[in-house]
Amino acid sequence: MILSTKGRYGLKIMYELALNYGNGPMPLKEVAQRQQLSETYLEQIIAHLKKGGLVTSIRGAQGGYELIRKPEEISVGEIIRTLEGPLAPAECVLDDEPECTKAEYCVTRLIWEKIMESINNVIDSITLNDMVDDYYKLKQKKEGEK
Amino acid sequence: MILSTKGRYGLKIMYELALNYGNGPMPLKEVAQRQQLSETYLEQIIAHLKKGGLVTSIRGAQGGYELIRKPEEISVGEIIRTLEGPLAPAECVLDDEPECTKAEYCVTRLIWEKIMESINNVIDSITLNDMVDDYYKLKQKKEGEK
DNA sequence: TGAAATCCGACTTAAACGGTAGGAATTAAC
DNA sequence: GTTAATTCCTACCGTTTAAGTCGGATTTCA
Repeated sequence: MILSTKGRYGLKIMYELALNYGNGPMPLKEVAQRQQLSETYLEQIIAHLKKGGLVTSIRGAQGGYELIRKPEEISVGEIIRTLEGPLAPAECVLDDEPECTKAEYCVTRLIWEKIMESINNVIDSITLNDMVDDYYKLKQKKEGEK
Repeated sequence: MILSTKGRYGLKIMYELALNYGNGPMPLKEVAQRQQLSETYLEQIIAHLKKGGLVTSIRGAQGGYELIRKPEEISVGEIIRTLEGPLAPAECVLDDEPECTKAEYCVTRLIWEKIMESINNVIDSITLNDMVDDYYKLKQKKEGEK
């Protein structure tokens, strides 16, 4: 049940853009360096984020990417679902799926629904701004330990 | 983030064994028929359940499988983790993983931890007996609609 | 002895994952 | 107007995993 790198790296991209929010466009190269990830691979991922309406891009030299909204208005859930699709533990709980008629009564479906609901609750309640806050808290804590 | 068939079918197997609990061993063939799944494939899955100490088997004619404990003493979480391993959305939150040092501070990790915790909360709070109860409720409801 | 079961391991096919590579288009700065 | 930095686009590629199938050995009840 591990999330693919698309979702994981994508969230990291968005987090870096959130840290940089307000300072103009950030080139993907910088994101890749800060997170130690392949730039060419991140290109593919950020294309989805752009298509999904979460970032804008400025082409050419001094260009880069920017969040399309304020960090407090973008939830982790929005990001992950944009990249991974709905986070269902089984296909049968997706909206467009017909009810499964294979078994007499599909009781496992109730389980998948509960799991999905609880995942969505978590990720929809966290925004990029919360992550930025966490960053500063961690930083402060670590510097206090010196 | 979809669970593999190992976990999904495995839970269905366990649920059928729970429905049958107290009536002696249930042959896998019957499970496969009731759930409309491939018997030979289920063989592989139930081998893991046996190895994981969740079912016992009786070989030979009139043999089959049985839950090793009462349905109310087996949680869905136990079953799924036996088949799928820990349900982490990223490897870095597993116990044996070292803390990632790639980025300055790993803030996404906090997200994965929260997701994992919430999934575990859900699946650990449901037992096979709850599923059996759901079955009878669904059945009653459906018959009432006639 | 035969039928019904579990048990075991090898094989297979297709898709997904996690990238790499090459180049075209755009734009700011000099 | 050239150059360097950047986004954009699409094709390719090797490895792993998923989801089974298959054939047969073994056990046991009737």
